[in-house]
Amino acid sequence: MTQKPFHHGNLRAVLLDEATMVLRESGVDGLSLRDLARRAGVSHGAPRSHFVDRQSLLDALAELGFDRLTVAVRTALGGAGDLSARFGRVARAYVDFAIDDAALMELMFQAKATGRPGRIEEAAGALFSTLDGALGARSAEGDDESRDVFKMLFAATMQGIAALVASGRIERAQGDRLVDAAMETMLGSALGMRAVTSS
Amino acid sequence: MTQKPFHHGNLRAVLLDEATMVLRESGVDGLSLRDLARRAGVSHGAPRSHFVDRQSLLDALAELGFDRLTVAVRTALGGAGDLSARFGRVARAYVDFAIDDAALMELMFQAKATGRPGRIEEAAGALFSTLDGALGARSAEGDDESRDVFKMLFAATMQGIAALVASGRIERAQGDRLVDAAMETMLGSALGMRAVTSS
DNA sequence: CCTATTTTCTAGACACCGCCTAGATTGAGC
DNA sequence: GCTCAATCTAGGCGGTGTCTAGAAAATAGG
Repeated sequence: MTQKPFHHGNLRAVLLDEATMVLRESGVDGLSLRDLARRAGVSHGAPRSHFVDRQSLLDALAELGFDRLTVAVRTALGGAGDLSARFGRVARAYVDFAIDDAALMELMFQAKATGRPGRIEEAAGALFSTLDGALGARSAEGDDESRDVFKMLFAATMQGIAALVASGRIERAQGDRLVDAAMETMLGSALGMRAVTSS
Repeated sequence: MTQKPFHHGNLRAVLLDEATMVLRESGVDGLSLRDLARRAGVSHGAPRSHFVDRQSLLDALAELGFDRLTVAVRTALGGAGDLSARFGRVARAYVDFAIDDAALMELMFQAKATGRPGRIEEAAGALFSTLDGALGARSAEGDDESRDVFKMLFAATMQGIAALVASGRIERAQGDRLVDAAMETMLGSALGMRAVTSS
């Protein structure tokens, strides 16, 4: 058996992995640099070489979270199907992610609140532009402002539903039904508007 | 000048007051029992007579938060005006509260997530039944399920908008516009697109 | 190949925190 | 007035994040 080498080699990745797991089952409060170091089998000061701060570790986690969410949304968007079907998939993917990784989601959003510009903004931007493109395909005719409003309203509603489910206020199945209802009213009103104006 | 009395007298209230302020400007992480004790001019162990836990203090804060939100919603609901006007006021009051006391709001909802039954549930229930009554007055005609869906969708959307604003992703003014748009689409689709066609 | 430099990790220290305990002080009820 | 429960003090324990000095290993340059 090999002696534990002085250099771990890929501590950073291991720490992030471990942190992701801890985050899932213990929340942000259960995350401690010292504990992560212990799990990785290094001294308590080792993580400092990769993350100056505890916040720095949290930021990195948030960034990875945005990447993952972006991928999820993109694949949900990519498949074939009706327009509302694709939107429904996106919505569900979004909500699912927010529920399964509630603590991560929290991190991702409060990260922007603290306002540190950085790679997080970039990752978040990627997600938003993805969403933007999808919505742009929908209402090529609508004016820019109403498109923006629709986009934000979409995001807000998904976020809200996810929050309700994640906080245990409503069941997951109900959450799905809510997603459907939301899509219906939003798309319905939007499409209705178009029909009215075009007639 | 009077000597500092051994018995503070109303430590509990002072601690809660101080905690509310700290919560507003430093978030949950900035809340420490020892710091609160220092601010109140008592020893670091004193708060323990009133709050066994740190969590216990947080729970008390959440409960007060629900009370305040309920009052805000109730007064917004009480005034005169059009049906959609009153709804708009409620929505705005809800969002305003969630923005001004974002950390408190977070506490209130994660408190339910941890699932401890107690007075928080009670306070939260009061808020919800208030909202319920208001929504019940609206759609006396709709079936129960659609009413429930509408209620939850309403709450979710408000929550989501508040989260977007609180996280600094969108401006407050945009948040207000979002609230209007949300009310429009939701009431519109529910009431037969009256609002939509009028825009 | 050998040396200089940079990165990575160890180890110890400091201040802070939540929580626990023993004991002093006070106010209230008998 | 005396007892008793509530309140507050003071000290200690283990845990944490952060800082520092220095050892160890990878990397680069001659």
